[in-house]
Amino acid sequence: MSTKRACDACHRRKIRCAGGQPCWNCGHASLSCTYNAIPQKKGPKGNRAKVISELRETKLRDHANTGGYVDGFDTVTPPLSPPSSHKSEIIDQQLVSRCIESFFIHLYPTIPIFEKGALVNRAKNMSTSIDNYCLMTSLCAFVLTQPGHRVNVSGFSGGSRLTSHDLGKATFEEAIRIRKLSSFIERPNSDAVVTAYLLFGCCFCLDKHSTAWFYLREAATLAEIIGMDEESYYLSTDTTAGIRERRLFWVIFITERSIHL
DNA sequence: TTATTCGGAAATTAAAAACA
DNA sequence: GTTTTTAATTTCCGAATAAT
Repeated sequence: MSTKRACDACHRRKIRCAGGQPCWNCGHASLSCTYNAIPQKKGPKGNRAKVISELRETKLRDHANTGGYVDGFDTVTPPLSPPSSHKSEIIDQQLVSRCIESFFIHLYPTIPIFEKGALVNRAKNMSTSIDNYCLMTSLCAFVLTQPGHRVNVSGFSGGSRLTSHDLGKATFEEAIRIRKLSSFIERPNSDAVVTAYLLFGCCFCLDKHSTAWFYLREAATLAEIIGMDEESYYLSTDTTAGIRERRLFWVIFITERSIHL
C-alpha cells in the first residue's frame, strides 16, 4: 500500500512518505515539506504496443534475412530518458495571484481571453497538472515581461533580488521548459493555443522577434488544427468558455494580420 | 550504530487495442 | 459500450555507503 502522493523531499530521497503537512520524514529531518512537483502524465503516449510491434518487426526482418533479403533499415531506436518532473522554485501561488490580478487590471481590456473565476480555479490546481502549470507560468511570464506593467515581486525566487523583468525572463524559460513536457502537438487543445499566444507576447516584449513570430504562427496553426475557425467547434463548449475561445481566436487572427515583426 | 543515498522492483495509472 | 493489454510514471524497499 503506497501513499497517494509523496512530498517533494521524500520523492527526492526515495523514501516512504506518510503524507500530511509536514509529513513525518520532513518533520523529523526539519525540512520544509512541499508538494510542488508536477506529476507527469502516466501511460503510453502516441503509438503504443511498441514492444510487440518491434518484436514483430524483428521477426519479419529475421524472416527476410533467412530468405536472403535485407531491407537496410533499423527502425528500433532507444527510448528517450524521461525529462525531469521537478518544478523550479520560480513560480508560487502568490506570484500567480498577483499576475492574474495585474492581468485583469491592465491587460484584460485589450486581451479579453480569460474568465477570472476559471483562471483562479486553475491557479489553485496548478500543481496537479502540467497543462495548468504551463498555463500559469506562461501567463505570469506574459504579465511580467510587459513593459510598464508592474507586479510586486519582492519576496519571490528564494529571496533573490530580481526585477519584474528578470523574473519575467526566468518564468518565460520555465514556461518553455514545462511546455515541452506536454503532448500538445499530438493532442492540441485550446490551452496549447493560449500558451503559444502568451509566449508570443513574451518574445515580442523580450525583443525576440523571430521567435515571437514563430509562436504566433504556432498559435494560429494550433487554433486551425482544433477547428477554432469552424462554427461547429463552439457548439461543444459551454457559453462562457465559447465566448472566451472565440475572442482568443480573433485576437490571434487580428494580431497575426496586423503585426509586422 | 544510525542516517542518508540511490538502483531498480513493484505498484499505479492511463491510453490504445481487443472484445462483446 | 467494457475489458484487456501495454507502456508510461511514481513509490519506496533494501543494499550500499557515509556520518557520528
